[in-house]
Amino acid sequence: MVKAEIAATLYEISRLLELKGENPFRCRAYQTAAQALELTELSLDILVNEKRLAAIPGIGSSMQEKISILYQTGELPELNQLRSDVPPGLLLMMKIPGLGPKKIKQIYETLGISELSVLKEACLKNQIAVLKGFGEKTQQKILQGIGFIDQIGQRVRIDQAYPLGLALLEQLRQLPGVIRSELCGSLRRRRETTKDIDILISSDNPKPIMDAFVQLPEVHQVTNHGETKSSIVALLRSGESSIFLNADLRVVSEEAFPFALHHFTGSKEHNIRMRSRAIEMGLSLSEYSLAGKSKSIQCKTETDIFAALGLDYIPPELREDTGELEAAENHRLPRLIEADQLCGVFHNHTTYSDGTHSLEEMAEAAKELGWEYFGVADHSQSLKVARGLSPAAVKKQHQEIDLLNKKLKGVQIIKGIECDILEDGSLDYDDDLLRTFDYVVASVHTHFQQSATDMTKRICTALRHPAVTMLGHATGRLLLQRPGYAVDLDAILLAAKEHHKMIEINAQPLRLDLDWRYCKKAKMMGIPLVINPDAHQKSELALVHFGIDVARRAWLEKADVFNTSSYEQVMKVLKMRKSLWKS
DNA sequence: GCCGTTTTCGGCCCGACTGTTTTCAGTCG
Repeated sequence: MVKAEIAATLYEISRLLELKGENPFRCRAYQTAAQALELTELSLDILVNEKRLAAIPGIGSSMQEKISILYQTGELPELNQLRSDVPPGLLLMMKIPGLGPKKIKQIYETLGISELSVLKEACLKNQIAVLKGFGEKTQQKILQGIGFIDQIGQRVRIDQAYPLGLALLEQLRQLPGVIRSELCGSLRRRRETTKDIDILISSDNPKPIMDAFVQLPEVHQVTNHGETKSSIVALLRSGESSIFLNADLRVVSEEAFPFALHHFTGSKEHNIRMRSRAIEMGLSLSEYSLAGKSKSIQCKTETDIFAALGLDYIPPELREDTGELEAAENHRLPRLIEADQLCGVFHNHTTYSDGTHSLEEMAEAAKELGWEYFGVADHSQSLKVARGLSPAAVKKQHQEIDLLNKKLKGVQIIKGIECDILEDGSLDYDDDLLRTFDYVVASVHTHFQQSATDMTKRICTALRHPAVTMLGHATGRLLLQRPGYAVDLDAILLAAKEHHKMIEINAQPLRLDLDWRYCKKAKMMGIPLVINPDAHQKSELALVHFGIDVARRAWLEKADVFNTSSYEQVMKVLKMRKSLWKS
């Protein structure tokens, strides 16, 4: 087993122990060990062979033993025992918001329910509300939760699906007879979630490629094994859970490759528009060719296909039928932002609040990514769970930043704060303290259950405050886990426009918030966007790539994104904003 | 299960919130 698989296994043990009602601290020990394992940079081989695992904080002698066994054998007897003790349906119930191990255990032990569908029935029959400690509202919440799980179906986040897709693709690329190969579908369009992996290959000899595909190590189940198309279910052990994801491989001739690439990249809506356009021009576009009445038009690349239809090349991210054909026809497609145009980031955490790396470590890591500045925005005082900064801690951090900025070469730290928007829309510090920051990221972390009216009012109130520079994760959504809080985003955009605020694209793949659809609206309204990794450790700075994907899907160009500006430009803007507040 | 200048037992992050109770358990972050 590799590190990530072992970590996933430890998380699973923790969950199973929780469901059995084990000592919560023992359960947490497995989580701590899993995290420690994920974080360590040393190779597992060395750690196991030299018995150095127990030297890692959070891993003791017992964990060292278990991890070593998992590493060497891929199995753990006690895990098998746990799995047979706890029905798998209970793990799924853990995904229902508001349901934790205790309540699930109670439902299981009193009613014998271990399947979501049965739980749903029980709710509808009012069997849950009458349980001790439960009630009408809890029952209602469980029903809603089951609805949400049904609704998200089997989709998987891009940060989980993309590496798996790449891993499959890389292995296939090695095979003899493969001419061209690409990931297609929503992964190529960089959608935030995906329901399957589409791989396209051109070759004159498909059979051995198909045979190799269904035998890849990631394959959990083969659902289709044909000459031109095969489908598998891939097993992805990622973070806290095992995820199953369908993957399709299609092998076509080299001549058909560009057409198939375009077709399987989609979106369906984009393809429909492209085909009708071809028909209007007396042509016929399919996944194999672009044909006229007498003969077909030769195309070697997608660019050739677009050109044959009188269009500029449309990047995959834009293929959603949201006006890209019209823009391509009139040579008005945006020059999309590129990752290397970022000069720094503004929303990050350090050991001052809930980050795992120090100010200096984070700034150095930012420098290694080629950035000129690192904006620190730790949590503000009321967010106790994340060790929000007291005014004294803010002062201390600012002193350290001043010292570091003298010492650091090639990167500068900018003083920011992720300031909580309190229940009534006021900010979490007084104005005197707020004036000491170069910028303020205002975010909602509490009272998610407010009505849309109240939440909208709350955020608009915060946006009116002159200290606020940008709005952090605008909806609080956690992809496939929790919908955003109820809020009128159009009203928020209007308020941002009116008060000259920026809006963050939170690049955490779990958030990707603001959603690209609204980013596009924001751009049209002239609201600057900021791509932020919301990094809690060094490695998370690189998450900006997912934010770049969102920005590209939103048609954003370099000029639309504030952190493509140099350090000098950024400081000039921030200073000007502050001077306007003071006057 | 981990950890230790209070060192092999007895804590471990804990306050806010919700929905259930009538003082609190469970969940969340």
